[in-house]
Amino acid sequence: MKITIKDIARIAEVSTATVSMILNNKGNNISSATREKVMRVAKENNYIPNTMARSLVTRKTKTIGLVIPDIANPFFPELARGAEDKANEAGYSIIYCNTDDDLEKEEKYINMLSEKMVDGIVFTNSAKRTGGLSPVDRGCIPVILIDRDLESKNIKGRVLIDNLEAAYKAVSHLIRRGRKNIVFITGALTSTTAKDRHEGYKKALKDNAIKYNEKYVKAGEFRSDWGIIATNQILDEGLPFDAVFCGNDLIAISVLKVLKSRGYSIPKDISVVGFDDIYMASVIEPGLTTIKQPNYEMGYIAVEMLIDTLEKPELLIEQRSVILETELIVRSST
Amino acid sequence: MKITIKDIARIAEVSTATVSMILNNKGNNISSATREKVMRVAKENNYIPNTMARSLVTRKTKTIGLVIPDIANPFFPELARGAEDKANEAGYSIIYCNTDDDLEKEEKYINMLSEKMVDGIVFTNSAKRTGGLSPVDRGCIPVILIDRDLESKNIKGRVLIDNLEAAYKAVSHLIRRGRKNIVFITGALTSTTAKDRHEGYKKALKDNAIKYNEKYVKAGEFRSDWGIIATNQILDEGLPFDAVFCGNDLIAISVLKVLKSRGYSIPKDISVVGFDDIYMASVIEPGLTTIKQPNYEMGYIAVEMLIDTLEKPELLIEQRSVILETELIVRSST
DNA sequence: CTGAAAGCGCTAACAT
DNA sequence: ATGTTAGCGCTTTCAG
Repeated sequence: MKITIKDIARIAEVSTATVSMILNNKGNNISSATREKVMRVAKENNYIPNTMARSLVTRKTKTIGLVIPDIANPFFPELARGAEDKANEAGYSIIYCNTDDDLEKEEKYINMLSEKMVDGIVFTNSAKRTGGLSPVDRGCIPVILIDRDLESKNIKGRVLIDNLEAAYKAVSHLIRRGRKNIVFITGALTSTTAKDRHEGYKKALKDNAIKYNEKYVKAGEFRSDWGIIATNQILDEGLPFDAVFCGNDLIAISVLKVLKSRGYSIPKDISVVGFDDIYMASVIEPGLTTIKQPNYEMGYIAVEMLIDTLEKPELLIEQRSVILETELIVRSST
Repeated sequence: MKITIKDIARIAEVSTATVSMILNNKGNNISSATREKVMRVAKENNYIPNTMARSLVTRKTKTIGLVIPDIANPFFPELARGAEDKANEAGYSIIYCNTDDDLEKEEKYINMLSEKMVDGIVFTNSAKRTGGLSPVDRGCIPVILIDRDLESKNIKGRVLIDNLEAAYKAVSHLIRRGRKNIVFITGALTSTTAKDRHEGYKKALKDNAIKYNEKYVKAGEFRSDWGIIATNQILDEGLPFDAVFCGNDLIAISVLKVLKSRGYSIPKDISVVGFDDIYMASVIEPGLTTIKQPNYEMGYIAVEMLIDTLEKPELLIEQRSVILETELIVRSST
């Protein structure tokens, strides 16, 4: 049988109000005698507060939703870990959801989180949303955006990286290494991420007086299968190229694989650059040159921002943005 | 302003009880006229049920806890994904927690989950627990164990693999390939997982008339750092060996790395076998021979079992166990 | 310094 | 076929 605040009140011979105040360190003037007594009784009976009941009245659940495309994509576990660590530090817990970039699932999950009355949501917007109202618009739950941008009310903050600048760094690096015909294989250009990286790619070419050629751009999905398909495509099309810049490491690793299996030497014949710096990038051979994103920090900071917003009502109005630094990690694939 | 059941009752000119029944498909005899009316009013006003209030009375939260060591360990994301998929199918959501195999954190999280009144917990027991009461013992929340075994009341089921048999398969494979001096690098032998794999290792040696030598066993942690340390140790100790069986792929990948950097040729000089078959195992070079564990299924089945237990009270008494099949994946490291 | 009482939004007997 | 009512366990005025 679960012990309630009522039982404690009865045993300690005080009122439930007193017990409640003591257990929450609220009452400013409660004799230390009763305080200790109540504490003791609570301890002795192994009292576990019922957060449902509490939330019902306080309208706070100390729970936040984490909505990401897929935890099995190596980009996200670190991020999820950062988020959970910060949440835990602050006494929050995390409900996590995988959308697979599917708009219906996204909708369903946001509704579910509304019903569960999460205090806020850390959200990676689907790469497939091309417009229309995001489900986060409907409710009134504060949202922190992560990785991918999106315009909407309810958005209280953003944790992003400068994708344009990062792509620019990567492609410039390739050019400095003497490469001129650079293929760009990436995810759907509907996502702001892919779009900005595309811009960075173009800008680097332009600043180095290399003509942009649409045929060198292969936009599909941020998945390893797409890396395989796109590499074979570009190879079969017969356009000459001496480097590949990839929208993420998963793609880059597939590119490496296909290229090697078709007899190319990396980086002698073709250089490859990835994006994300997942653990695998340092393990494969040749080591993958890539852009390091601070995944753990992204998750951590997003939750920090969210909790800040929640607990400091004066911050509830303003939007905040953090652009995290990326770093070019040079390995032997270039 | 949030719409409540009361508002709907007022607008639709019925009682809250009626509204409640309709919204939950409960009342067996309600005129379709009122039913439709209530449904319409609910839709029109964008009614979102308050699960707190509901849970408070039903004592069910439709939430389950997933307690694992570390989502950033590549073994777990797939498992977490399987768990979430099944939970989602059944209308449950998942609160996820990382314990880092730390007993204090484990305790803290289990308490937190009790307060949040999760309906059940899917739990990977810390590899460091050597005895004493697990925090899952204290409460009365049904628990499904995953990956690592543990004895305790409240445990309603287990989803495991036959680690002994799997290790036996792996080591036998090495022996068939002509290897005789097989090093075993693994995590702490306090975990049932490491222990059983150790037994399998010993059994395979014995069945092939190879003497077991303690010096060939390096038990530390299931982490890549440990792979590096242990490999260097064994190399420096100067014992001759021609194969390494690793407690997991993370370790195996480190072993591969160190071995290569110290000039050994794989598998010519030394064969390496891992355990888990994480994605990386197929990507690195040489491809890592390993034992494939059905991670996704483990998560999926664990949640399935949990929900079954929760929703069919007649199952609440009996314990259930599933031992999933493993498979030896032969790649070029052997 | 402490208690009484109202009510958060919902469900589930029990009435009608 | 629908309404009345009593809580679920907790917090929070408002009195005393």
